[in-house]
Amino acid sequence: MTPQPLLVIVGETCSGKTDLSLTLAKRFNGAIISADSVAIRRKMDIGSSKPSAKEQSEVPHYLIDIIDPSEEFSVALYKQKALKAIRNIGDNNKLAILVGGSGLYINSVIYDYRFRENLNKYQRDLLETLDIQKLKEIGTDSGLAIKSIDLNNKRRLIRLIETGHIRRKDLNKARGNTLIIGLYNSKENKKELIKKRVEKMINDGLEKEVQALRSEYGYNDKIFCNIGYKEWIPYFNNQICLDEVISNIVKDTSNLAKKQKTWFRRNKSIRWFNYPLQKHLIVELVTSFISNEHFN
RNA sequence: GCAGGGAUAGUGAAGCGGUCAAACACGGGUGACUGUAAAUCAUCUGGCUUUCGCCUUCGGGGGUUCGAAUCCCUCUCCCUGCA
Repeated sequence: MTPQPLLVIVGETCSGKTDLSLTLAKRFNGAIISADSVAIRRKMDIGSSKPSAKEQSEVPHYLIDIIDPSEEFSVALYKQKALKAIRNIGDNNKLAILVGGSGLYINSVIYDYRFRENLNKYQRDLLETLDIQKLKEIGTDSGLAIKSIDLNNKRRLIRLIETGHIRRKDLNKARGNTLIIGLYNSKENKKELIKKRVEKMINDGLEKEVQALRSEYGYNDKIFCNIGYKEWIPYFNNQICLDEVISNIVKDTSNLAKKQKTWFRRNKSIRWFNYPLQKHLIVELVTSFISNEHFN
């Protein structure tokens, strides 16, 4: 059975994903599913560049504002919710458009990542207290293939022990009936775009947003590990000035963009476009995708 | 003006006679990544070289020494105490 059609838009931050997805959604009767690990949290609006209330009212949006800022979350949960959203959108006879920069979230859907049903949650707290050496021993004693992962990555080591296996990646077999569009900018104006975006965030009241989060949740690491948020900590401690906060956010955002680029580049199913230069080409491609519906 | 302290890689900072191209941290590059992912981890980061290795460095100049970033003299700049 051919799966329901799915349009996916990926790209580094500031590449124009939001803009394009809104255009396409309006034009092709679509609904947007966000694949953004920060926008999924409530009250983190400005720093995550969530679509505005107006934009969200014009096009149905899924998986934005669905958990509390400090709530535990995982890719496994994300995948579950995204699949449900896709079905829901199909039931409404709309085109599902999966949009975001969180590569792992995207992959979990388009490569159908499998996750274990019942994860022993409190085992993790115990494992967290152990050091790497001990974790390696546990892994080896359990007959796990610890050599196949980066051994100094405690988090992954724990994950391996928890799940009891490693999933082989297969980046060639993407979901059927899926069109994946990747957006990129020319290198020169990238930094400028990021700078502008950060300045806009400041004008929109990012400082207040972060202040409010801090006073409600403290320096919770689910919130303050994120770009646009963590950079304020030394500022609140009177260690740096506002200009430094801004330049740090710009710097960290540029690094994020680089990481996203690295992540998505491995994915051979992506069709890349220079945006917004080649917008018309994308529209053409999507048009034929919808009329044919037999991609891949 | 006198007495102390300091000047080391993009930045901060170890080293205080040989094993120093120089720990460590940050910053930067590249990459990995199926349950925290805007996370976490690996790797490189003076120049030339694929590796071996070679070359130039420790504010400037001059000494002592087989050998100096490390000791001495002197100059420049910075900080501290007394004037």
